[in-house]
Amino acid sequence: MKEFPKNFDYHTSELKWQKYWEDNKLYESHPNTEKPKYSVVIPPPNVTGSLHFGHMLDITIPDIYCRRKRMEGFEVCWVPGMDHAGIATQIMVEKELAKEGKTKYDLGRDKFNELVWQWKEKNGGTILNQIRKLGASVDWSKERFTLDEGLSLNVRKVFVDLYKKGLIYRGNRIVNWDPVSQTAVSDDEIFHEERTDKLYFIKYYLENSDEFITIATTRPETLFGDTAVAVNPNDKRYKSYIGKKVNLPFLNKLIPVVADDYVDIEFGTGALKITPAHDVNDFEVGQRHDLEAVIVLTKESKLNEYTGEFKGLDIFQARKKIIERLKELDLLVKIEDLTHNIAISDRTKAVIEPYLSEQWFVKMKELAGPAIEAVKSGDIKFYPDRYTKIYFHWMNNIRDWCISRQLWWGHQIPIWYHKNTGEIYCEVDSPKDPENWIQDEDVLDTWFSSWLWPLSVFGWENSEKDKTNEWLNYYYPTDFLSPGPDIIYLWVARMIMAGLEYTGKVPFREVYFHSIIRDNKGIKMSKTLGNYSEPLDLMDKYGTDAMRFTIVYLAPLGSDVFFDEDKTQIGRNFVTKLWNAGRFLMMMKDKISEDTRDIPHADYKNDLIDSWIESRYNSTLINTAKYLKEYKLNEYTKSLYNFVWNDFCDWYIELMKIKVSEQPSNAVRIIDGAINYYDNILRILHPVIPYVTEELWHNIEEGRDDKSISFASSPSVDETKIRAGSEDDFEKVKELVTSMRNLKKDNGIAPSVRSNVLVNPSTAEGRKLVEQFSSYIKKLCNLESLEIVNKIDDNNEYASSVVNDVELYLSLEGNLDSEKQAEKISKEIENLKKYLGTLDKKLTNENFLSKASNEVVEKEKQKQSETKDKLDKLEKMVLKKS
RNA sequence: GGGCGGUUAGCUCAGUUGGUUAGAGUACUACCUUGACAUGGUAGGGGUCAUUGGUUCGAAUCCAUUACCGCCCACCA
Repeated sequence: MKEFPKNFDYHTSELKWQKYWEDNKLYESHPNTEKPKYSVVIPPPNVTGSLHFGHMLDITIPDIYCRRKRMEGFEVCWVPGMDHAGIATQIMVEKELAKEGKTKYDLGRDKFNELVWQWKEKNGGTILNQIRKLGASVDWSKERFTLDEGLSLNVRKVFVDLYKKGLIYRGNRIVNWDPVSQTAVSDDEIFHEERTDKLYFIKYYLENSDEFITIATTRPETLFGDTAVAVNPNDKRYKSYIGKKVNLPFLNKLIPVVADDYVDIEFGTGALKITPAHDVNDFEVGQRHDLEAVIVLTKESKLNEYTGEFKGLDIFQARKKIIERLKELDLLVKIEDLTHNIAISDRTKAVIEPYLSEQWFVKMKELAGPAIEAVKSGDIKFYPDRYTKIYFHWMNNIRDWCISRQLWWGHQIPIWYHKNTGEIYCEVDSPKDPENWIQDEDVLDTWFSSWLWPLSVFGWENSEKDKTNEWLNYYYPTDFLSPGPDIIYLWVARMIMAGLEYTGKVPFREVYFHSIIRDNKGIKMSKTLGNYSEPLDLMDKYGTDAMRFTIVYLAPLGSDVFFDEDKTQIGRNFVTKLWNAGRFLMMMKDKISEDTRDIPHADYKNDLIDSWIESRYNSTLINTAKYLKEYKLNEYTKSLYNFVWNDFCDWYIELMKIKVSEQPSNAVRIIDGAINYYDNILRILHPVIPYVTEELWHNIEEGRDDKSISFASSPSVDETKIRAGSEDDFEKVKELVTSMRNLKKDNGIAPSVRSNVLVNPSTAEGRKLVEQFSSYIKKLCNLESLEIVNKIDDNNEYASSVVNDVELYLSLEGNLDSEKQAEKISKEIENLKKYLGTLDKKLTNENFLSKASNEVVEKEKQKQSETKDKLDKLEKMVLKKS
């Protein structure tokens, strides 16, 4: 026999199989027209990334589907890779530079980018090794990086193409300015947070007058950029001022009072200062009234030369000083508290500054049309379904996408300006006479490369060649995507748009938006709060399989997961249980082959135990397939957990132990049958716990050294083997055993005491079950004797109860606590009477009888007679005692 | 402000088109070291199914209402 260690050494096992799988290139895929394909792309993690709980689901979920499909005979291709993550990476390297007291400007663009590449080579791969540790069955030969040559070429091709189609344009617009990373970011890269700030009421005097308008603002420091005061045209208070001019504090500049519907009469004073260069809405008002936009802040969010004495102050210092000065000038009326939302940068957590600048945009409306249609028509399905609505809402109100970033790390925009003429050149390759041209300094949003990911990883080029690209033709569209819901707009929606624009085909068929993992109080896990353990630490402590199993077991479709470390025990214990069951079966097989060497094998006939486990097993297979299809992954793992633990280990193996000793001539056949089930169990479980199942699969049979369970076939279902009758009958046996154990326990008899029991079945079926399982019941309940009788002498030697149609009498050898017994039974009688009462009432209700279906009425009648029967039996028992 | 999802045992969740005395895991309690497993076994206690009203012979399930929680979108200076 092969050695079977007492414990599962996951540390060793994980390394061993990782190496084995990768060295043998098991998961490398090639177009194979003989087989159906299943292709998936990984949501490329940031090159700066380190494994967190979001990644765990990003990786584990597709791995489950890929491993499963592979075992079902599909040609599976799962592409890994990384995202260059413009802002995050650049900030990381800038920080390192800062330690040496340098800035990127000291190096210059080329040197700096060289340094980032060096950083990437040195530190950028950690996430990939963590993905390896997770057991991801990805095709490493296809690993891609969004700045790879091919992918970069695609980015330029698409930019040029969209530019020439008129879908990319340059505009002077208010954008979300991140003053920390000093770049524009898109609307999808900011979030809003509620904060309490001050609302300042400031007097703006009318030209040559003692009259003034009081405006309310939270941003007094931008008043230098005011080019109007706006009031609502219907506001009686200000009607007479419209068209007049007011004097801007500090600057002695006259600005007009304009009327605009945008102004809310109720808010503040009803008079609003308009700063077109530093507020989105003000910008729009400005355009309507043809106002000048004056920029008063620098890119670092400091006041610029336009602000005179305040120049160089940051906005908070400036605000303080301006208020002081306004007080001195008696221009400040009052200050109130105001709770409002402010925009924060996702990446740097800096407060976003609306900022007027030249940026590049993609017109989205046209691209959105087909992408909406693809989801509407069911070409792409979202799970859970409610994301469909969220998607439509966003797509129907889509806004242009700001794609330029004032960074150095990324794809530089393929636009060149002629030094003399200012002419614009937009091509994939740089101009032939580069000395006459200057390339646009900006780089593209990182998502401008990710939205092409499912195309570009398969070598798409947006050229004639695509027609003969067998990789693209075979693998695209992909089948499945499993992102977090937070990137539905940033990534998922945009991939759909790009895919349809460039191939006319959707990039994937089904999208499962996985749960977000929170801490046990429901708070989002965050580094700054430190409210979680690192998944890698937990994997180290409990094993990767345990971690994978737990997290999937806990993740229901469509809601968040509350996770804490203790819960990892669910997976750890399950893995241990599975391990021990296998070890036991192999020990047993060994022992049996020795013990029964000289015993001839008899013909074996299936019994109730066999047909029951067969039925349970096939039901489980059907359920797991169904749950996987519906993306109910927690149900999928739960049904496997229950089958393995409750049915297989608690009952089937326990019964088998007894059966082999009862039927030595069948012992070999029985243990082989059990091991066969176990082998199948390993194969169903492999997609979710790959390491331990691989290890066990090799342990339970010799000669598998050059094979892997990941290519063993997925067990097939035989629906004809599902028999409700067998399951019901077996359920009755279980109840018999449980009641018997209860009876002992309730009467204070230790499990170790071998009791004598009489049973009185009132039906032939009941009698048959007891006879058939008599020896099992005796063993499982530790009984000395189990005798079937027709009636009981009414001495007081027995504790009794009723289960189904069988009366149980436990001999107490004179130790009966009759009072306690009577109490117990009369309590049950009371319950049953109450229940019978409701049934009687129902069954005498004319309305019920006439309106409910026959089936339901029959069912109720059956319940009624069963309850009556049991009640009779119990009442007889009480009589006997008294 | 608009939209969506949720509320079932201490906790995490099931509950199929309305027809169980409402289930599981976990936690808790008791007993058990019985030759796979104490990361285990056997059993037990624990729920007015968030509120109020309606439809129905019958509601955890359908409808409406309220409350609370969560998410998304927009954003008022």
